[in-house]
Amino acid sequence: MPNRQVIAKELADILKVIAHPDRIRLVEELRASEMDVNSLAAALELPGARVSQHLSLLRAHRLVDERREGRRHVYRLSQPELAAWIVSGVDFVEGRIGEISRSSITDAKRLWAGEKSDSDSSKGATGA
Amino acid sequence: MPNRQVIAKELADILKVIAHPDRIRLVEELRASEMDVNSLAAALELPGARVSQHLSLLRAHRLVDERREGRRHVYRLSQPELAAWIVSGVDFVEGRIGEISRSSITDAKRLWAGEKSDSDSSKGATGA
DNA sequence: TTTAAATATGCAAAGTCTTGCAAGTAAGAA
DNA sequence: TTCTTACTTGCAAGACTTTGCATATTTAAA
Repeated sequence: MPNRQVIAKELADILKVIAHPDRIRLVEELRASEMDVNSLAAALELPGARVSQHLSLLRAHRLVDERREGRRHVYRLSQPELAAWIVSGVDFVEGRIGEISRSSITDAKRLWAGEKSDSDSSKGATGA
Repeated sequence: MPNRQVIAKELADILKVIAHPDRIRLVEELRASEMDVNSLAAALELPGARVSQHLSLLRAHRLVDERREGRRHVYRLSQPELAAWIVSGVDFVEGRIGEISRSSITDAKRLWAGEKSDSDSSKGATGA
């Protein structure tokens, strides 16, 4: 059953959608309660158009639902289960932070992902 | 506490690493037992150089560990916890498949991600 | 030594995402 | 109606990823 392959692709697609800092924060915000675009933009301190685009991607993958209320577009998570899953990932990552240097990962990533003079941070030590 | 922001970025980074069908399959394979590159390449039916690159990315993020045995490079998951988390995501996705048509997602994705005449897959009409 | 096997790396071409900004639409206020 | 608010969309530029292929490296076998 090379179904495993289809599933891997499907999961990769969803992960790709989630794998963006803004979108993760959006999901985190929405976990607490539904919100309209404007509030989300304010909470994340991002331009509204950008938030709207992120939301439209999440919507396309049915990760959020939209409802209109007057001239506001109110969003809510359509699958709290998935959100819980993501958030459990956050817990996992919180453990890594401080344990390893963030910049050393960024650094190491350049190895394969094409190098650039990323003036990111104080590289130096923790890289194996 | 804009720490939340750092964490979202960190999580996004890790998710980005995982969000690739081949790499997900690699993690799935390694969940069962450690394996060398050649076996992994055979299992996934992919060119060795490619598998090696994927592994090097996973390595850079400390998701796998490497060990040498003669001329083989044996890989194992360095954080089974994370793997379990990923795999629980697979379960989640399995539920979606068949419930919604894969092509309709692909389709909808074009909306934002730039449209193309994607003659992608054998969409089998599993629709709804 | 020479050769072959098993991997890793480097590079360029192609493809995908992200961003900013301008323009479009819907709904309520004046 | 006309204006304003709250969003959504379209587009082009730039950044990042993925892929294929050639080449290097390491270890074992002849």
